[in-house]
Amino acid sequence: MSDPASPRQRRKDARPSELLEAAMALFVEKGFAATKSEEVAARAGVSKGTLYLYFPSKEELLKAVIRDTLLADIARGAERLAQEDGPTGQLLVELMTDWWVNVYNSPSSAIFKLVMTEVRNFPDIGEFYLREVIEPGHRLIGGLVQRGIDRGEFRAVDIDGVVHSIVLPMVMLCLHKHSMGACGFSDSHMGNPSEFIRQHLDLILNGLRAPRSDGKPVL
Amino acid sequence: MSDPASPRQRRKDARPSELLEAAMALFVEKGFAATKSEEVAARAGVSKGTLYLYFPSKEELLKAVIRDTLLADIARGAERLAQEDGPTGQLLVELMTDWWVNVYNSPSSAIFKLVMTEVRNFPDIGEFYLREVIEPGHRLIGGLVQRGIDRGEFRAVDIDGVVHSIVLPMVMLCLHKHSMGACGFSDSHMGNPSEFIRQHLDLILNGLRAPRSDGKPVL
Amino acid sequence: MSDPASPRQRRKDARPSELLEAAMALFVEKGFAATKSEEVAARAGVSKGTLYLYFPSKEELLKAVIRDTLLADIARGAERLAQEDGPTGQLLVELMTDWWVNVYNSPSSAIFKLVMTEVRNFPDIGEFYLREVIEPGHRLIGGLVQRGIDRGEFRAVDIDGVVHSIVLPMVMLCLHKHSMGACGFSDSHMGNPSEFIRQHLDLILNGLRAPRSDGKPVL
Amino acid sequence: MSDPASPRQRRKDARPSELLEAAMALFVEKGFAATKSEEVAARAGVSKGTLYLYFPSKEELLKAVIRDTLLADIARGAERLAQEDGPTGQLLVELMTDWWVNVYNSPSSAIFKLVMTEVRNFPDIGEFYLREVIEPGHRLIGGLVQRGIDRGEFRAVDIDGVVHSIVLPMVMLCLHKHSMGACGFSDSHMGNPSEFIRQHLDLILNGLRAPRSDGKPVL
DNA sequence: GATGAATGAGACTTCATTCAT
DNA sequence: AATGAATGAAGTCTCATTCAT
Repeated sequence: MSDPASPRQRRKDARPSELLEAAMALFVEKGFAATKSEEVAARAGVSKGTLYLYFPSKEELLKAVIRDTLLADIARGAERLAQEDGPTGQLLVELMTDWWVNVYNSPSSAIFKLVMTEVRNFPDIGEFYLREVIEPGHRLIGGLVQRGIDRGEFRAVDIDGVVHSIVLPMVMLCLHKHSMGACGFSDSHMGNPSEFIRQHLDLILNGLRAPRSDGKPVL
Repeated sequence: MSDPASPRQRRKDARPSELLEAAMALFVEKGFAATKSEEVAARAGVSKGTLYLYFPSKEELLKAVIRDTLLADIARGAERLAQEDGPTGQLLVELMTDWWVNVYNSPSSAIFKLVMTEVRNFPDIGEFYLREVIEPGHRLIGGLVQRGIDRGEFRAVDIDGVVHSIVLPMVMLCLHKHSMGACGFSDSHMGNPSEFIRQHLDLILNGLRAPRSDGKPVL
Repeated sequence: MSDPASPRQRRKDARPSELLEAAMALFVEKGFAATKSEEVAARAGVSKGTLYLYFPSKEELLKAVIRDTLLADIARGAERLAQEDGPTGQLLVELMTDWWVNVYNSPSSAIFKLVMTEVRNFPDIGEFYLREVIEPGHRLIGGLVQRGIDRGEFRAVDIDGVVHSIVLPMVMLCLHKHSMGACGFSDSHMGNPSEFIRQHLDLILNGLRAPRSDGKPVL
Repeated sequence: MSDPASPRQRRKDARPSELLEAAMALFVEKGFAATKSEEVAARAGVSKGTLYLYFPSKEELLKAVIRDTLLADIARGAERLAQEDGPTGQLLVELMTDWWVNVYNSPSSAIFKLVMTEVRNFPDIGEFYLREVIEPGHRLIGGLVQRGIDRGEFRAVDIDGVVHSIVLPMVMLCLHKHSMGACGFSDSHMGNPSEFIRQHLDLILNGLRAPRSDGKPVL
């Protein structure tokens, strides 16, 4: 009865993702509580009522935003695991710059901020995020660091700590992008994240490098 | 009745800071928009009306929270500048662990989250924060790194980038503390920040160390 | 395609009454204001839009429900007037139990409740109902009572009052059926209306019986 | 701190009952769903917001209306039980005319309609009403009928049936008052309820009267 | 004819702010 | 100074009605 390609149908199929996109932009910009559902609808080019045809409440819309946006990048991250061999440091640099610059430029970076902002009001979100994003990502990178140590490429260090040293600045860059950065407040380097990521990894890897036999202590 | 030391007077003098404290806790926890002014009053043990005796609006309360809370830690940070001599690496480690652990445990860490969360709705905040907190802090650390390079203790690196590599994880720890961390979601190391800070600085300093004469490149 | 007996045609002809039936059930159950037009459509097995093909608005639907449902029972009641002769009491009992038990079990009983519920919002309904239902019914029964008096079978009583004494409990039974009764709240006798009607008429007729010559007053 | 007789305090104490009264009038007139909370507030002379200071939701307001309004009349009915002796018929007439005319003229009569109208949407209401109003009332009257039978004043009849024959027309009068009656549609007797009640009881009592020894059957 | 996506007026409810006490 | 009752603008959500398909 409804030609699947009718303009009506096409609109309908696109609606949810149009609404999700609009909602994400606004939730990230203004916060969940400060965003009016009518604004979301307006940004998606529909009326108030239409929003509620697709999502039963503003809160469900928030959860859908988070779930849907992450799924893509979660999947992408996992693929990288199937990386071929080579010096671990190089692999790490490639993986991180490539993957992370993607994340930074993708909607996922906005989700980082959103999760940070809203966890305390919606703890489910945090639970989901930890399980689906943080832990897999941590394991992925931690595995590489471990490999470097096993192969004698890296010093024996605390894996979890190194993973944080590597990752937290990158996460922070994402948060910055959607907070201070989005207001045009940007201290120097914040403006060129991929350059910073390269430098940062260079510094970290230098720090990880296995000491020479005669190695003097750092401090 | 107006003896400045009468309990009543003391109460009255304490009001603003009690209200600020209550407001900060709630703004950080739930966000500005989701916090009701009555809640703030209740948490400070006064009535709704009293809040408006001290602050003309909820928005002014927010700004006061941010201004007032930061002033203390800004001052403290500045003092460290008057640090005496010694190997730069050691100085850096001492300065950062000491100062930062303090920040992490002080209300300032909460303000980081609050600023991040609310800049886009209240850009003045961001402007103030950048000028009073970020830039001075950045200069402080950047100065130390520069000194290390000048003295031949560190490699010649991009100063701003290193400052970010050093600082961003620490900032991120603060944000975590008041978002995921406050919900009990904590991956491994997040639980012991001062230990992480020590490890992190160790790694960075190792990476900064001036290469030996025969220095092979890291990658 | 327009064969009047084609299944499609039959469907179409039945639509209005299917919709009316669905509407009545829901209006009686939940009240007019609390019933959604989509529910009516769904219960009739059609879509929202179709409802508006047959009735221009929810309010017109209500009026149609009331008009249409009553016409049948109004007609039936009138037929009884053409009753043959016999003792008036017996006639009254037969007429009332037969007719009323029918009414009680027919959709008309639901309409009683609906009219009661909605008159004040839609006074036309009340006017129609009074003219077409209440007054004819009252005259029908009043005529019988009058006949009984004329023939010396009944005491000389106030006709209108007796009609009410006879009829109101029966009306009340109808209302009960669609309010408390429909919720499973039922005091004793409410459960068996035809038995009650018999007893009630017996009591009333006993009260109407012309007194003996030596008649002592009741009180 | 607040003088208990201050105008402010006095208003505050009166608010709930003013709101309840306004709500009852409107709920009875238009039905619960069709009454806007703002109308209730306006009729009570306050603003929308104030209503919600005293009742957490429109639904709770409805329940409060029913509970509160009935309590008075429930209590009054119970007192009558402590009636002194005398011929049962006379007692019944006095009790019913007195009590019922009061009920008819009190807000309770409105509640009858409200309960009837809303039970199916709010079953708790029906449960409460059955337990607190219908059953006690039924027992009260049933007890009197039983006494009449025991003393040989009345025929041996089905008690519950008689109670209904007595009471249902009176209840119906109440419903009428707030439905058709309130619209000015009134068939003859409906206009003078206390006169009708007298006549009705007279008829019923005549029907209840114990038959003479030579008693011929009614039919 | 039939559908159901879309609309937007309007309902319920909240909450920042005021002000009489 | 302190209170908390009152307000009403504003937000979330619903639903009668329309109209493109």
